[in-house]
Amino acid sequence: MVPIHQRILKDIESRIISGIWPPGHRIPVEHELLKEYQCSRMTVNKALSVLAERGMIIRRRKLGSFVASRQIDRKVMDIQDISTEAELAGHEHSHKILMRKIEMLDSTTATRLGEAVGAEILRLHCLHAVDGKANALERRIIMLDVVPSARAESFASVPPGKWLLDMVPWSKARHVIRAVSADATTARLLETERGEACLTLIRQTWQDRRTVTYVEFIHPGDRFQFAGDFHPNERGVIDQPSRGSAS
Amino acid sequence: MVPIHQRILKDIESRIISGIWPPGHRIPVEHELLKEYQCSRMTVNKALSVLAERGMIIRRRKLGSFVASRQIDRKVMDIQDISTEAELAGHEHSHKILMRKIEMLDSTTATRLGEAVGAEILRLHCLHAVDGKANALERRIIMLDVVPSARAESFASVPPGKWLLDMVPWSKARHVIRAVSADATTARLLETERGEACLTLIRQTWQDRRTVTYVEFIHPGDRFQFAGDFHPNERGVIDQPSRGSAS
DNA sequence: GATCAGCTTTTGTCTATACAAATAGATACA
DNA sequence: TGTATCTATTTGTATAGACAAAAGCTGATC
Repeated sequence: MVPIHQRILKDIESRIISGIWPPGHRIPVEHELLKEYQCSRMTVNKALSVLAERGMIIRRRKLGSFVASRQIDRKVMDIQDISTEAELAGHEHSHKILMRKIEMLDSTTATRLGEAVGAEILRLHCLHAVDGKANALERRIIMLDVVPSARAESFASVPPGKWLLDMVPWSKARHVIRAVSADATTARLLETERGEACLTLIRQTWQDRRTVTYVEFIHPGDRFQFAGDFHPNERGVIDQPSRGSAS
Repeated sequence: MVPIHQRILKDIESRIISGIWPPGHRIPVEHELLKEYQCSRMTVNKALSVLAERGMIIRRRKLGSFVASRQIDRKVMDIQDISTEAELAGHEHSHKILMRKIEMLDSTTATRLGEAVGAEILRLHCLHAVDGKANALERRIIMLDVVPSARAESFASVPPGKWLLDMVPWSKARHVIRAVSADATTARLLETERGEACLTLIRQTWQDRRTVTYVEFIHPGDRFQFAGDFHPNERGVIDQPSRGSAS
């Protein structure tokens, strides 16, 4: 049985992480939470104190508790779910499909993905904009035999990353981050100069042993960064205490 | 008046930081502490829980509480411990201190760090090379009031990142990854061209609410990338900086 | 010797209550 | 109008006590 205070903590945490409660949102006061969870105030207080200690919420007497403004504690997938990220931060996101093509996997790409030559893939090029300014060029491959439902999807209204995130469970992801200079085409699309430093994120996602999707995001270096906070202890890492050395 | 549980917390914390209680040391049990501080068990428990939440101690029923090893969750820190990483991968790593200077925190930097103007800091510039080729330019600030022992350290034999990892426990780290173009100085030091895309990693590490260190690493984009594998539910950590055998 | 049950220590969780401290907002007053 | 004071709300800290859970230890039993 999960302790109550941890249940409260996880409930609130998930609402923060998912964006249901955006930064600045006022969390129910202790009094309301103890009624909802049928527990004592100290129990609620413990949960909220831990969240405050982690920097996920800010607590102020008389005012209440609020979701902290900084994107604290973001999870793996968030690293490039552009639309969600932008919305969480209160920005407007839009995307445009530049190319959508079904083809067979050629040998070069197949090798890079570690998949079989000739597999059917959906190749997508997509341009993302945040607050009306080009923010990322996305080049994606989706394995159609793993995600057959992608065949019928236009991705006009939901960006591919978000769609996949909702549709397909994954068991492993590999990220590579690089800095590259923009070539002429990229520079034009991203509304920047040729040779400008760009941040590239490459990500391959697997389900079991099969690749689900492979994607490259190219971001203009002057408008984009990756950021994340980490707490060493979060996962309850157990470090074996040395026995018998106590004295 | 400082609350009791914070006094207990600070007392224990300072003994851990100072090294009086080394990793693995058994902390007095709650029963002893409540006698020493003349307070209730819940108060002691609160203090110890916070320390456990911060990862400074490990608590185990029946066994007691122990000072945690300083490298909890290595994966997070590995993102930047160049020397360790290089050695693990079988490469030879060297570093050279370019600048080492004690100064007061100016207002611009203080704002960026969220610290008080005028605090004493150690400013370090350091060039890292892997297999004889320049690999990273490190610009670091160490807060001397948080890490007073840094004052006496030359960092000639042990690189600052590794030294801090061994010496100072931390409770939170923030990473920012950016792409920037090399300016003339950076290009010269990194043996690359001016304007070349570089990968910058900025990391700020906290202990409690105090900054321990702030560091920028600038890597040549043609020789470096971050890569890492992730599994769902794991923490979003980019580990294993690998030298770019760009393919 | 092996196994199981019970004992002991230590931390984990929870309750119910109490008073303190911060502070926004309302009210009284100059 | 501006200012000081009061009040209500919400979090912060602390207490004393209770039982649960983990895990090492002991001893009885087969």
